[in-house]
Amino acid sequence: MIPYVNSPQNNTKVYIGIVKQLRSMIEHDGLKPGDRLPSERELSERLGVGRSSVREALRALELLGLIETRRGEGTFMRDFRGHQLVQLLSTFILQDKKSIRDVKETKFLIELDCLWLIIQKAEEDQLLRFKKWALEADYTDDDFFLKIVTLADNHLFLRIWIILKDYYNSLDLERMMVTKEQYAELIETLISRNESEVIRVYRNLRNLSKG
Amino acid sequence: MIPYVNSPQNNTKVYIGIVKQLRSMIEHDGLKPGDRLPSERELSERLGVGRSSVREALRALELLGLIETRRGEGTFMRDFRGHQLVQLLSTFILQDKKSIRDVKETKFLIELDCLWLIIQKAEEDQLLRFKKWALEADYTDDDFFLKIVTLADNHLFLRIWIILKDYYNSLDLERMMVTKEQYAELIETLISRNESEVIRVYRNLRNLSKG
DNA sequence: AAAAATAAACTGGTCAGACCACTGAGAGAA
DNA sequence: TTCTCTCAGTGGTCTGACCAGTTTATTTTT
Repeated sequence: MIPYVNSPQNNTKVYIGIVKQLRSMIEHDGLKPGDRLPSERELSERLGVGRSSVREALRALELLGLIETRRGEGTFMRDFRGHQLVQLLSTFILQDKKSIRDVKETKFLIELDCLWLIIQKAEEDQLLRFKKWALEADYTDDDFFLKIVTLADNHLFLRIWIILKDYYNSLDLERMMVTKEQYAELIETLISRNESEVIRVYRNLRNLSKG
Repeated sequence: MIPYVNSPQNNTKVYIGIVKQLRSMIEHDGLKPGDRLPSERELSERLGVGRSSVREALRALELLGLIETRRGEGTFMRDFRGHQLVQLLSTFILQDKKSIRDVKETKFLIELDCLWLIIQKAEEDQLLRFKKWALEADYTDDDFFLKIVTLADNHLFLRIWIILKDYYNSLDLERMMVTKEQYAELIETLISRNESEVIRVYRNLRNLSKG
């Protein structure tokens, strides 16, 4: 297929090239979670690189949680959702105050963005179904806002939010209590498409002062 | 120091053990960004494992953005405050649902978030310096908003925005013309800390209809 | 013929050793 | 002192070997 990992005078490391090749290979062949990747030896041959380089690439992807390897069987695509690395990173990253503040700030603002998007785009019946669920079901704050972010119908925000959520949870901050009434109130403001009210209710729910 | 990477009948892979060893090594020695780690050969010897295994661990950490390697020099701790993770996942995420609409939407909303953050946090003189620059210098839209996002003082947003910007540019959409006056007007509203005006001017600048 | 045991052919996991390309410090020359 | 230049050290890569599992094919036994 693609014989070269790197162009002739490319300085980038081989294993980086392999990661890229793998990515396009995954895309090209439409590999889905559970599917098997070519063996290390086959990749090594097909890409014209040493097996050790292939392994460096695979190990990196494995640590990221993107693939899974089973001795004697092979390497498989994995259903990844960012979990792996968040846990890993949190053990490494210095938990300096600014980082934590950035994570909180970003998560909150993206949630607010999603609320805004919902006001703009969501269908009436979607919101009504959401409301019904919120009143009846049992859920955590993450559950609730996952639905919010999903309703916002923006894949990018969804991905980013999930990562932030995981990281946020790993910080082990004090949880604020949110009552079912508050959630319901938020949904009401969404249904009424009242921008400023949404902001007010959300800030209140998150215990954020005006500023 | 610690001679064993894995306990005798531990099934976990060597490179995983090395990652853990490295972590405690970093913690124990109080290594900070910029500091050098032991060489691959030394680690190999100290931990009693093959160099290739050491490399698999290091490559994984490198892809995560936790360390940085320079040929001929060594391996160094990195300033990973901005969390490489977003960058990383983006290469996999952005391709899986290349929704152009999502990219635009996300970029714009994050820019708005940053404007809001500036209103909340930025110092007066920072804004005045920014204004001076905006009136005198030559710049592209990306230049201008890079400054915006930087002023917002949120590393996470900065990272995400840069990725989005690059991706956005690669989409090759029609560029909208923005006059220097519009940029200046935006800064004025920032200085006056007028939230609703900022939103209005920004939307106008981006040619966004109300909704 | 069916079932069980065995063998072969794969797969990932690891190691050792060999080069290469590059950097930096120290030895030596100017 | 200052400038080369050499050389030891470092990461980057490849090869080949062996181990330890899994799967498939083959042979043997029932």
